[in-house]
Amino acid sequence: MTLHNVPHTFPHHRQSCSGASGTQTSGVLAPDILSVLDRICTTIRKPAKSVIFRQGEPADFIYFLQSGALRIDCQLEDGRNLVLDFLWPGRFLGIVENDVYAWSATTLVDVHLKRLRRSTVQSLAQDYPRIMDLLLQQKSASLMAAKNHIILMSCPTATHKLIGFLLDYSKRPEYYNPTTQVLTLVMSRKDIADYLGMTFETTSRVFKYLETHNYIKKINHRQIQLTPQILQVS
Amino acid sequence: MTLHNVPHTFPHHRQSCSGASGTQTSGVLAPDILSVLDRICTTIRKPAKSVIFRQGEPADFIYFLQSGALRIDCQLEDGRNLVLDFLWPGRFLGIVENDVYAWSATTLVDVHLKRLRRSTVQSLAQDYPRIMDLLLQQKSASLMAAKNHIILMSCPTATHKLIGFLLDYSKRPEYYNPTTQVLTLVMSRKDIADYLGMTFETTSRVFKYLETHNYIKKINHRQIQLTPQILQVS
DNA sequence: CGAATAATTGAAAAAGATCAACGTGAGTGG
DNA sequence: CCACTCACGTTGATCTTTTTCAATTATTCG
Repeated sequence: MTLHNVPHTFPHHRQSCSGASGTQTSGVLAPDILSVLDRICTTIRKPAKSVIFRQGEPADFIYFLQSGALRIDCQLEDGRNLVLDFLWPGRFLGIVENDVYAWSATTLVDVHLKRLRRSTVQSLAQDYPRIMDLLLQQKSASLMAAKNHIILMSCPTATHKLIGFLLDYSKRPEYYNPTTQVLTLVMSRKDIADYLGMTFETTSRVFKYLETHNYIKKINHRQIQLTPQILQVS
Repeated sequence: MTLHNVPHTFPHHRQSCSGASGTQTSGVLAPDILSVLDRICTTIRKPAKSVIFRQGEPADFIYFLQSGALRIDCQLEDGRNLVLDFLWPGRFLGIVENDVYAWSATTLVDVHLKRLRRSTVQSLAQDYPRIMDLLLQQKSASLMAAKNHIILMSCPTATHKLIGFLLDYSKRPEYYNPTTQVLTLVMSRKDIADYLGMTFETTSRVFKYLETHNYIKKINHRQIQLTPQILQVS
């Protein structure tokens, strides 16, 4: 198989979306809101590969991811399972929904989250308007993530898509060690494929291509080392 | 050219996203907010194919689309122009941004919009908390549109993508006549291609395919009639 | 009317999907 | 602790789809 040319220019539109970029940790939130939310929330732990909520269920709760990682996916009518996003600590889940969840949330590793009853948050927002700011900020984060996702999916080749994905992923401090340049993948080949809109065979082949062309070095299936060559693909 | 099989099952996930679905007109908004916003806004008319704001410019204003249609696009570093969304009356523009616009907005036809200074809206939101609700609602609408966009882009073939696009488009009362089943396209083949992540040649070929297989009937380049056959592709 | 822009069409090449076979490795029960 | 199992990952061969590049035809707008 001849796998297309190396992308020397990269389409990714990496401009600062600072305030909305989803990377903020709890430190960004004003302490008063946090303590208010803390009073009404339940702390929950979920093991890897468990479902937090399922598409179509009544959306009674919103969640705040404290640690770990999870996958948002959408079951389509034709049986495909589309991965809409991967979520990291600092992000909220379930804030976009109306009466029922519009998508499912599944843990990729062990997670730690805070659960808040939607109705409680709603009524509390009247006394603490900054809760609204927080919700707005989180929706912006989701929107920016969606924009990024769309940009990735629009890449002309699977190689471009995967490189873009890996470069985005390498911004996660929890799973990328900048010293050793080792990336710990918390998701399967199929998850990546369902996120980028391709088959898992293609994902696997592109990983192979990236290795033979010295963009990455595979330590094992879930640990890959980025080379300077892939990092300079701006 | 042999153009793949007819999609009998359709992946589109058409569940109700009622409150957030972007179809709401001004009637949905509480009259008091509208009158408040009306006091501080400027009414603007823009001819077809003009730029409302450009990616990277200071995001001083937010806009409320009253009539017409426009295209949100994003200039990528590799020179491609990605269409992120098409916007219809009732939708806000520029509410997701921070200091600068993260994307551009270009009119497709003559439009009529209301312009509000961002700082004014910000300070007014303190006295009128329902403005926050409005902003939240609009961000949800953007997010649902993005989700839909991602679903379309994930379709396995260009034919699936275009059929999904046309079926979505046929929900726009301004540009679809249910009696004659005629759809008036306000965007070019290239706009559609840039939205669905394909080349305009492919868009053109799929239109041809749909016509020869009796899914549509072309009246002219911008007017196509949907047949019962395409409408029953759920 | 004529120039510029948009859309169509063709032929060849590239990329990705599909289907099938085969490795690999983490976890489990004997 | 080891062998077994099953899910996950890789690889190959073939076929379909899409892109690319080039040429041609429509359409719009001054």
